[in-house]
Amino acid sequence: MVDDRKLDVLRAIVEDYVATEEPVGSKALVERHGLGVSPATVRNDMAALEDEGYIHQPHTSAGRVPTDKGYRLFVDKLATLKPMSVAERRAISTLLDGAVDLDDVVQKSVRLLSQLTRQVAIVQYPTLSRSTVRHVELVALTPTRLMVILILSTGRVEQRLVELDAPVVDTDLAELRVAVNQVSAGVQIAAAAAALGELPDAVRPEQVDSTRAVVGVLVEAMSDHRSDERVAVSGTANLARYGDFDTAVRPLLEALEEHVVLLKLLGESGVDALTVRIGHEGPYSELAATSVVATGYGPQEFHLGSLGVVGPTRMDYPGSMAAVRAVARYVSRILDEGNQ
Amino acid sequence: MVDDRKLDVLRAIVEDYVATEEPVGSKALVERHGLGVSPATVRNDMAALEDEGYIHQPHTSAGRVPTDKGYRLFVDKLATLKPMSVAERRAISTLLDGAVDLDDVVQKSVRLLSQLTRQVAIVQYPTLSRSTVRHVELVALTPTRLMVILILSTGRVEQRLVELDAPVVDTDLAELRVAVNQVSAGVQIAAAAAALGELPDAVRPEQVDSTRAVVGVLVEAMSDHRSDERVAVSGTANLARYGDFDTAVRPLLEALEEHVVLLKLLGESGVDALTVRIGHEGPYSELAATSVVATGYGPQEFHLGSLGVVGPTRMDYPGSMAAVRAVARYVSRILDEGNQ
DNA sequence: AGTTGGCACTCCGGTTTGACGAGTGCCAGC
DNA sequence: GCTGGCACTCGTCAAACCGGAGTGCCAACT
Repeated sequence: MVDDRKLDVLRAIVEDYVATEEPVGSKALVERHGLGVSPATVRNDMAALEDEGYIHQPHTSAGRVPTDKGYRLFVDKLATLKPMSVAERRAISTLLDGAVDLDDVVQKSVRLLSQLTRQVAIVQYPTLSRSTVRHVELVALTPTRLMVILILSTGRVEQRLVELDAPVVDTDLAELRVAVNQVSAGVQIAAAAAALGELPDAVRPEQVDSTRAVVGVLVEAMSDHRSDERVAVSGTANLARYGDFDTAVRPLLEALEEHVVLLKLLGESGVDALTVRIGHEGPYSELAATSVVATGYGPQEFHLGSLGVVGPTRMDYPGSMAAVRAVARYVSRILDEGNQ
Repeated sequence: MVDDRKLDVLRAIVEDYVATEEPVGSKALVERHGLGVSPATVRNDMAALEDEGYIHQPHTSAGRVPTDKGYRLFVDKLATLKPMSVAERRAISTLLDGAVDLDDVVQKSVRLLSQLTRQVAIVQYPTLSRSTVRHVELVALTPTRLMVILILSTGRVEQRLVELDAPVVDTDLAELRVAVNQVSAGVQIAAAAAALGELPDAVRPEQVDSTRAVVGVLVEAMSDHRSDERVAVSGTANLARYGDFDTAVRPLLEALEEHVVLLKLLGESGVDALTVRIGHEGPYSELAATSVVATGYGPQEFHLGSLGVVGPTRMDYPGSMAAVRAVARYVSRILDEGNQ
């Protein structure tokens, strides 16, 4: 059970299987890794590992393949993060430093992550619900049509159009702008929405209608968790490398269309805490052949969203974990800077 | 050549092949469509059609398959748009009427289009280059940090952060805001960018630095054609229904990652003008097995972007064409309304 | 002239068969 | 507890095989 060599054998099996995609036999094993023992010995270990459920043979007289449990032991005990190369680090920082706004950061990271890991990468847009209001701007496009712009601390900007029943003059608009910002600027959006709800009661009677309209869309925009569900996906072409289409590619392609599913897959791991979900450990039985490596990101331990990669259970865990962590750290840093 | 029955035979072949995905033989043809002649007669016609290059047999003693040229004739002469059902029309209008902003319109349409056609749908975001500036807003987040918000006639909103060397007071900021809007509001962005470039020369000396900074990011945002390249994609899961993975699915998956490629695929068809590009007619030889049905959209013949579907050459052209046209019309209408 | 039934031919696709070899489990000996 | 040897299992690959769908052509019919 706590036999060092058996663990070595398991590690060798995982590594070889990931590299070759083929069941690995005892002979090939001792050749490719300097195990210093004979194939027969390895076979005994393999038999034991199989009894304990770490590996499995597709059929008699085939090599062995790691089970989900085997991968689990591998990532928990056996794997060390594969350090990023200098070139990779530099690629990450130059690419992300060049991002001009929030959307750009997200889109560039997801692309980067898929290229680094050669897997399908997923990045959740920073969630709205935990951010604070930075500023609200009102712009009169016509006398009866306002554009309401909501700027959040994460850098996200929401805009909405409001139609008014009666025209509003500039001074009233300025007054309204001040009032709205007074109750909401710097406040978490849930609290801001509540405070704004009271606002129509506090303004001059002739302002009530326009205030009500503006507050209406603001509250709606703040409680609109639609953008919480936004995710960016990249690297679907990497699915082409998967072997089995029907059991692996198709269900995943379908999942990728459903953003809600993706969010559930990513989970809610803390900032800087890597989550690895292997095969059946995940929430969807159709995705029993796929694993997820994910982590949270956000400035200073403040969880704003998650990002990660999904791929076949047979994937390069050490490499993926390192890439996911590296990208998450950079993204966190960028968000922190942009936010002073 | 202008033989009615031969054309009937071609149409029957296309329809059957699209439905069954299998080469269609003379016997099955007369059974499934009431052609009123014997298989032997049909065979003669098929031989002629093959001589003229409209159909092709994969190998001796297989049925016939339409060539790209055959599909071309089919869509040009033989196909009538499959009218949308009432339910479909209603689905389109209720879904799109519920969209809250531009991004929402694009995302909902692309999804809708992929569901209607069961193909991969692509929608280009409205291009920036042909729109006019509606308003520029400046918001002081701190005394030395401005958020510059650019609102365009299409409803697109771009935001940029500016760091100033020296703090700016509110009255100066208001002045600057007025000046910027005076030269740019209502003007096409190319012209607006040019006009803004002159602005720093026209302001009071102590305003030059801040003006220069603001104008800098505005001009950059206006000439940034990055957002011209933005496209939304949906329905990749439908690729799973494709037969051949390597020749059809993989190249397409790769193309879908490259937005530039997608834009080229969509092409630049005029508003309300359906473009059908069949197999090798397209610009990429790797995509010789896929067809594109696309059209432009925009209010009142004003081309703002393109949308369409891509799929195997063997696709339901009448249905796809009808869906693409219907969605494009609704999107155009919505953009028109939101823009008064 | 155009259409039809008949017929011989081609060739694909699925299935069967058999040889091969990789890999195993077990055992006896070191 | 490790190792070499050995008999055995079973999947994979290739060749061989066969059935059937579909064709082209031709002679006869309308």
